[in-house]
Amino acid sequence: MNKINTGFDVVQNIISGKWKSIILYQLGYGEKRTKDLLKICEGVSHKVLNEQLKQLQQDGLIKRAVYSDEVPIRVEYTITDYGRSFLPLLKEMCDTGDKHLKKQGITAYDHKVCEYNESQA
Amino acid sequence: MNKINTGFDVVQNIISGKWKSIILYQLGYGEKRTKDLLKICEGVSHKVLNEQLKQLQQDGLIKRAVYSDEVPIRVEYTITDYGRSFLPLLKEMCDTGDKHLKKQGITAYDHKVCEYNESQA
DNA sequence: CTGTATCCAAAGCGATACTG
DNA sequence: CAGTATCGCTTTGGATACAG
Repeated sequence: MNKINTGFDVVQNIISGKWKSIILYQLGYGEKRTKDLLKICEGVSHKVLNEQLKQLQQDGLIKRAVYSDEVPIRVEYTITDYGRSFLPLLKEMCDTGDKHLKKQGITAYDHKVCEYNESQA
Repeated sequence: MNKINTGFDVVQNIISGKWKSIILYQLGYGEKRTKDLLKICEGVSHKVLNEQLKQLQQDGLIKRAVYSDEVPIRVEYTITDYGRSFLPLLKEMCDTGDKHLKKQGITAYDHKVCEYNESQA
């Protein structure tokens, strides 16, 4: 891990990785199952999702609950109070980005927007 | 570049890379020469600094001015209005991180804090 | 359903040397 | 002082197969 000199480093460690910020942000709205997160993080691989979830746990930002009595097994992730303390920042990140997406129009970037054409499972 | 679905992606593209956020943040306080940025971004390599500066220019966040009549040559970087629109977010990132650095104490992370034992140039 | 391990390709970045 | 190019190491992350 990198040397941490500034608040920026703290935040970057929290949200480094392509999915951590969105995971945390979404958990702010309520607990989620693994498969839900897999859907929310559209395009994430199985492996990377678990890696980032594990890091978020180790950093104390989220909690993992296993309901092994059920079948099939169910796992729920919830945000911790510590994780919650980052929500205002995440909200502002999201808002700032969205504002620029709208203002500049979509064409400024190589992307597709909100294509949730999932027919759900 | 990655597919952009959310505001998060916009922001992550802006501040991805270890130094962009701090460069932008510092330029918010006024223009800086290359060598100044090299000092501010303690530990950055010559190559990476220039890469990130170039990306910031291409994204329209900063401007580069060359004073080639002087000797030795002088180059100044300034923040643009567009770049300035990200400053509130950067401020919050910095504050949020700093707050947690202070609150948790140093021990929560594998790092060394503010070791500016540079004897300056 | 959930998580781990292996393999492999791409990206990130530091060190160094070199050009203006 | 400022910037580029090359090399090689490290990290990241996707695909896939496998285990509980």
